[in-house]
Amino acid sequence: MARKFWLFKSEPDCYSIDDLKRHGTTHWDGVRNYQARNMLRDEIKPGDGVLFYHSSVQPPGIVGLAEVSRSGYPDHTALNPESEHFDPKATDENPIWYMVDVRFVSKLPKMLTLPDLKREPGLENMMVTQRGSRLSIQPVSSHEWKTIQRMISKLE
DNA sequence: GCCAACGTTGGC
DNA sequence: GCCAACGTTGGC
Repeated sequence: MARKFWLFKSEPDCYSIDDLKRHGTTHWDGVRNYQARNMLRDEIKPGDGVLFYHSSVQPPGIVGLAEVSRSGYPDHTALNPESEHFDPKATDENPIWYMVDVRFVSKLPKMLTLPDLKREPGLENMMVTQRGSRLSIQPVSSHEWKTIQRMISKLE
């Protein structure tokens, strides 16, 4: 199957590109939205490319690249009452929530900001440039991926 | 901090 | 199954 591409949002106060760089690999846990869950469980595969996006900062934008290293498996934080992501409806038999693992690839020399993306021809239909787009895991088309790689190669 | 957009919940 | 009320996300 062909390699696919995704955009993963994270609030840097919660988990930043520097955290991923330091750890090398992480579980992408805590996603509690069914649309995103379905992608994590069914569609996101090892080798897929990930745009690491910082949200809820001024400006928001893409700060790095990562790669999926493990496909979907149950998000155990949903089973842990101590976790802030605990979900009392989740059980071993029906974990409800899923996560993948991602591996650090690179940190961009500087952020590709959301205004940069909105200005870029070819990204008009990209999900993250649409107003009100709150999904924390978003599919990225191969054309959008190529456009962004070209933007990255021109940074600095 | 505001608030628009969106998802979820629950009464009917 | 509809939809109002509520909660959350996230850009600004």
